[in-house]
Amino acid sequence: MSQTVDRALSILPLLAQGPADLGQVADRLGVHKSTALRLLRTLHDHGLVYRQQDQRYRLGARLFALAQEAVENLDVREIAHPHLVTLNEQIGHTVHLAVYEESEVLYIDKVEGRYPVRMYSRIGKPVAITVAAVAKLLLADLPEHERRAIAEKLDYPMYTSRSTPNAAAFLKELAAVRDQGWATDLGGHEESINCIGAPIRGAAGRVVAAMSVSAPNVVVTAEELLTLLPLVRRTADAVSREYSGSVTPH
Amino acid sequence: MSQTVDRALSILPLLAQGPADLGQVADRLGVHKSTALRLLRTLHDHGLVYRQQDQRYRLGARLFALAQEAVENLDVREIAHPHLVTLNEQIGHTVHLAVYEESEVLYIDKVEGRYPVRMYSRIGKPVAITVAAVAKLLLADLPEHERRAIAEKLDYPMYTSRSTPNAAAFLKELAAVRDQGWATDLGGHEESINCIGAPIRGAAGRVVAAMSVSAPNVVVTAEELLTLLPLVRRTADAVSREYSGSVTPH
DNA sequence: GCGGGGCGTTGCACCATTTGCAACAGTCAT
DNA sequence: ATGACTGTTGCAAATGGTGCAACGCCCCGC
Repeated sequence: MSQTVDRALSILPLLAQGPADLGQVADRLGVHKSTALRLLRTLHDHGLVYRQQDQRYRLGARLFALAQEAVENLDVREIAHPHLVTLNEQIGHTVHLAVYEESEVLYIDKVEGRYPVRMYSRIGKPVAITVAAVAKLLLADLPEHERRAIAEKLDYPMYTSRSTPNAAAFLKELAAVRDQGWATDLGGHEESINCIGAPIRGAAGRVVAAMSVSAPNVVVTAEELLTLLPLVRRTADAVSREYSGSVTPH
Repeated sequence: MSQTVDRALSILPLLAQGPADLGQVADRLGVHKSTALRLLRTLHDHGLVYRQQDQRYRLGARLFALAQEAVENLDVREIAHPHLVTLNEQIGHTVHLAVYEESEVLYIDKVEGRYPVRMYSRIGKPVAITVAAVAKLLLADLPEHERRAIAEKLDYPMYTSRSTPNAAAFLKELAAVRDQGWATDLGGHEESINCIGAPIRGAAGRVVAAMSVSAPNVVVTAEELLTLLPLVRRTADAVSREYSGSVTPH
């Protein structure tokens, strides 16, 4: 592993917490000011870091552009998108697409519902991993030891009284999700919002993404939402078929 | 500037175009495979790069998380957000907030309108710089030489017949915007969508951000939209005052 | 107006780090 | 099996990064 690059990259999460001046960066990195300066300059040249008027550094614009381009080039997303739109038109609720990567689950696409629901989700934002339907679907498919390892090291914030309380409950839920092939989040994240989700599988049968439909229970009750499950699953399966076909098998 | 870091960072935009394997990365960087491998490994350790099942590399999840954290810590955004929400509630249309940085204008916040408009904008996405109201506001405030330099090197895509056609027209428009203190985009980006925008100024009077209201002309005509201008400007001014007050003058 | 402290910046000499090579290992196709 | 291809490792050479010390600058207090 390259030391120089390692140090340079360590600056990014540091600046993510807020702007910092040269001295602060050098201190936190444990290197000389001049070293920090050169690293920052290089980051700056690549647009990853921006220098504001008060000379302090903060993360730069190119970072967004990169994240943006990256998400738009994900092939699952590309294939799934039209299906999400169609589903959204059919049922009117907000539709999400998410993937798992390195112990995190994050939204990579979203189609807003026509009901005025303000869900706090955003593309690129890490998902509430212990409660979200998509997170359950993605984690349920991991090999057992990995699933267990992740479950153990997670926090279990009680967003509501129906949030998953601890690792044991979570693993049990994951097992159920794995068996039934779909997942729900009934008020586990936001008291008034329910979700149902289904997995998208690649050629090898592994879950590569998950999609979900979210609706506030002032519009549809949880039971009514569950009646949409077959439609959601059919959509997810359609995406799976298309995705499996288009990818060179490995 | 650090060569090692420079090379490592050059990998990111390269991967933004799509996944690539070790050999391709090494070739495009012009370095030996083993060198590329070590750089990729370092990037991987920091989560900026992800290795998919077929061994190819693509941009990683942490990139999104970083961009996300960064945008949430922008103080203009933090201050402006409640104002955007209020404005949105009053008029029902989509509200955007954007900043200028290193020759780019990008959205840093967005509140969706209640009308089913599907505008292709997203937080972190670079704005259509030659036509968007927010872009005009931000560029209009730059020192003259910088403004000219940017105008010259931009492309002027004709999204619609009313798009800004060339540098001369753009500079003229910027001068007008600068004088009047507000800006519009009347069908210059999407034929059926009009925007009006107003600048947010820091303590020194410089424009630090810009906000805009967008509405499809099937809902309100351009003239009707313009009647909302005073309200938009008042909101922007309120943000300006709050922002100026909270920032240590320089 | 003068002097001190803080911060960012530069040139330089040393040596740790990175580099490319060459050889190895694994996988797939012929 | 054999060959071609890709990813991986150990190593010796030297390039490129590092920390130091000195400088310039601005701001603040005396």
